[in-house]
Amino acid sequence: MNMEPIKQRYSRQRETILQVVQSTLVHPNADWVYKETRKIIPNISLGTVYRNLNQLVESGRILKLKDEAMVRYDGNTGQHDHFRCSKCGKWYDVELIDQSIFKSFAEKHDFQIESFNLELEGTCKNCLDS
Amino acid sequence: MNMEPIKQRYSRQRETILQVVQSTLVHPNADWVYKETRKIIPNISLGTVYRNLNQLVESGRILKLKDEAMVRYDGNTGQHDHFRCSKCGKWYDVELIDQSIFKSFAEKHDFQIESFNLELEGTCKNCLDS
DNA sequence: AAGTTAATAGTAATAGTTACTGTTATGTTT
DNA sequence: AAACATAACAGTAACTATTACTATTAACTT
Repeated sequence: MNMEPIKQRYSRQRETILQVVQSTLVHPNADWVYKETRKIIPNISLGTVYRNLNQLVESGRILKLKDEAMVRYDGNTGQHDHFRCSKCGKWYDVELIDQSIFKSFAEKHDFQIESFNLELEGTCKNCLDS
Repeated sequence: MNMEPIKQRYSRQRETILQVVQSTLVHPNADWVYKETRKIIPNISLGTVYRNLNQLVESGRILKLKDEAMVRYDGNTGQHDHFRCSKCGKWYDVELIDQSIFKSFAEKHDFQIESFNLELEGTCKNCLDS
């Protein structure tokens, strides 16, 4: 059983993709990165962009926003936030102590806030115990 | 030009979908709602489920989590949160005053927190001014 | 220089969601 | 109560974001 760590080779494609993501503040999606990278490497393929973005996320060199692509619904329209257990995938409703801190914080930034979406992720009690 | 408000008619399908979503705490996705609703209305179509879920969200009777399906990336791996302008769609990096409040808050709930994802949505300075 | 295999380009497949089309049924008007 | 207008439907096709597959290319090792 070969337990050597998988070697990561250099590739111009990955290096360019990293530079593209690091060079902007627009929080791009994969397609934006693809189009920008094609300006430098015209025949790069979309699959390569996705593969490398995922690798760069895994190696901690870039961040990924929105882990779950799927939309989810909640019949409870009262004010609350969400916690998702990364082990069992369950969603929990949680109550944030005081949302007013966001309001004052937003005013400082000159934003007019319409909604908060606080999602915490981690391990729930059940999964910690077992 | 007809400016009458669009009338919403009653349908057993929509009513059942609403009950299904309101009857659970699992924060279901569309497919779960579809399967559950089919136990009551066996020949309901998936399109009907999606259409009604969206309508129920619009009329404020249920909540939608994760507005944007698309994944986005960020070359800035430093600690920060995000604000999205619903008018122009732009994402802004923002600094939350003190994330430690989430930690203490999470301890109360017996969760082991691995990551925070705070996303604020609203209107940005630019769009407010113009 | 030869060999190994990670990474690639290009394409096919998958999953979640929306759009389309002809039919059904709700609410309204005679 | 019958006729009407159209919201909503079931069923299916289309679309979009993402992943998987395959034969080829090119980094690194020996």
